[in-house]
Amino acid sequence: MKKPPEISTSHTRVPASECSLAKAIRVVGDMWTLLILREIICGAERFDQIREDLGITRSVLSNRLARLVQEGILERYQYRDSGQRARKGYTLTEKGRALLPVVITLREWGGQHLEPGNTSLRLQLQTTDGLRVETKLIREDGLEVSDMSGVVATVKE
Amino acid sequence: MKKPPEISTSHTRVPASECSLAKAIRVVGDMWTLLILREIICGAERFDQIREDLGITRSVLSNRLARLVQEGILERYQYRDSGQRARKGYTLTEKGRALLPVVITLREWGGQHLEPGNTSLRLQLQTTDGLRVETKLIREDGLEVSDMSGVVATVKE
DNA sequence: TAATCTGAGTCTTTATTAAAGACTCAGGTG
DNA sequence: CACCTGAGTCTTTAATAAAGACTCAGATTA
Repeated sequence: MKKPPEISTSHTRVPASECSLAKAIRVVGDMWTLLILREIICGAERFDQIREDLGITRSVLSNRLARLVQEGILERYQYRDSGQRARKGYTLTEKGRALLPVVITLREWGGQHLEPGNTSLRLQLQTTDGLRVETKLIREDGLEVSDMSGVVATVKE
Repeated sequence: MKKPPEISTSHTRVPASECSLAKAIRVVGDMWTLLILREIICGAERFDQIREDLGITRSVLSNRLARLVQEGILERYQYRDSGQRARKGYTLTEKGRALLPVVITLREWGGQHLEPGNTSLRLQLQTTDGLRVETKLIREDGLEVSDMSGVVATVKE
């Protein structure tokens, strides 16, 4: 309860049905779904491992995995540990890997704006040959934007 | 059910309690929360306007707004339309504005991987003086990464 | 060959959370 | 003073999630 209204972007009402952001939110904007993606990104690809790491219910995990497979974000593969029968695991599809920047950007926000000091473990991206990869905000003229105070959101047609 | 296991990143188990990504997911990784942030980013700052745009219940909206205010992502301000009594609206705090890259990255994913052709309206970022701003994946050596196939996630200490 | 074990689920019951919509409350207007 | 409106709260009902028992397929052991 502080500021005056500021330069309000005069609310261009974007019907959620036509908004790719709203659609994306409906597909992956769920706490369990995001946590499951985090697990798979971190390398957990098997049902029970994800379940134990997250403490999620079997039925919810089963439900979310099925949705992610159906959306084409995950796919199932068969693996066989020596002396074990063939089992199934989940990996990201190309469409799923394309979510990595989203996840990393969210992680960066969390690292900067939550948790006071404790940044013990951090999820990062790198190329297969070991170069670090980061997401950056780049202006049209090529300069990097370092703070958000001069940035506004707009809706373009 | 296709691929072989591929170069699995040997699962560094990251306890969710120490992971800034998991924390961020618990704070904003909820469908309604994300949709509300989208509304406010698009310029809707009043209770009933958000409610009508989203078709969300009053009680859920009230609950989510309170949580976002408590987390320091939104703040309330007073406004007064002429000939009306003073009312309250919600805007992003600095911490909330720092979420813009996350939201934009998600929107870009949605635009590219959902909805076949229909990209009528798109949320974008720009500087206050009108320059477009985009999120990009940049390698350590400064080159831009255009496709994700050569990128992997790792957990660093 | 039968009995056993294990990962990856499904099913059932109970508890949480959300949806629908009536009710409240403060302050400004006629 | 009676009425209106934005911004909620409250109550009831419906949908989701949690807890945990049960299932099923195939490899192993006996």
